[in-house]
Amino acid sequence: MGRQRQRQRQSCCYKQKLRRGLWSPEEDEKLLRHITKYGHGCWSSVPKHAGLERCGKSCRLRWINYLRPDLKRGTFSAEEENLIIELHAVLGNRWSQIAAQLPGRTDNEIKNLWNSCLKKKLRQRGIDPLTHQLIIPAQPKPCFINYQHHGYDSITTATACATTTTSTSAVVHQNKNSPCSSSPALNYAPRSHESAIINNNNNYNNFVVPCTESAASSSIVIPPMQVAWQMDDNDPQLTGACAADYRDIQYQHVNVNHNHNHNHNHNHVMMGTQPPDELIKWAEYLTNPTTFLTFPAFKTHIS
DNA sequence: AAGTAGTCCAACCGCGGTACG
DNA sequence: GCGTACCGCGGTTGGACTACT
Repeated sequence: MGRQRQRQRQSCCYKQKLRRGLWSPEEDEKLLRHITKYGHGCWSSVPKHAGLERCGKSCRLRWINYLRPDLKRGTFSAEEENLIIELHAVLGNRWSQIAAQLPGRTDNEIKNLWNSCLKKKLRQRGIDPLTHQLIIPAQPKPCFINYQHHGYDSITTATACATTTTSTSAVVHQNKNSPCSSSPALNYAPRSHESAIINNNNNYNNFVVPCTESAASSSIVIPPMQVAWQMDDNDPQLTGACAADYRDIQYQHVNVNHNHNHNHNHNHVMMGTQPPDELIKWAEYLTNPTTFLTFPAFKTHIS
């Protein structure tokens, strides 16, 4: 895939016929000597001045991730691992922000540790590394309540499946990069893993509440925490999402069947715990977020 | 010993933001 | 305002290494 992508768009190193791949000790020595003496200044001019056949980007990366004198290196301590887990619960995959809290560690190092080790450890403890929530043992199988039949036709929601009562405090982000910023009413910033649902806007003419069979068979209440919407069918810019706590979200692929026979879902549908008027309140929130804090399902979740 | 699968991590890629002419 | 170059970030890849069969 990497090679395929390379063919589509050649990297700067490729275009300039520069060296790529692992750094030799000689190259390290040259870069280290140059930066120690002159500082890096403009990265694009570093390779030229240091006598390296590399692109500036590659030099920068090598310096930041390997040559910098303040790097700690070596294995992570248990304290560091725990701190990373805690920070990830708050910050998500913002590796550079996490790394800023761990002196001598790079974002790349932390990212690798997370992907190769910490995720696994959390799963072994029965914690979902994405949500930092306890994992329900039974494999959830999505089912949908389609509120089209209740007259809520103009909006699509994808709710979170609240799996435990251990959720941490709510995070409502402000992100100028988010598609949400196109909607002045909302501050929540969906991150990359959330974009799937936001971009998956095949159908926005239904009001859909996914839940799970395992949840439906238990007494777990599933608040409609995550809402994806499209204000205007013809304008994807007016699409976004909001959530009480995006870390609590298990995204469901919302794929609505217009010609559904919804009876087959009724055994799993939690009509009693999800009264339509609460969903209406969520819809109201989308247009007026000041009502957000008065919504009981949200209140209980952020406590 | 040889082959295969899994793990780890350095490095690369592509994108968005910013600065500057 | 526009185009370009550069920087920084997060996601992904590829290969070295290790464990297993």
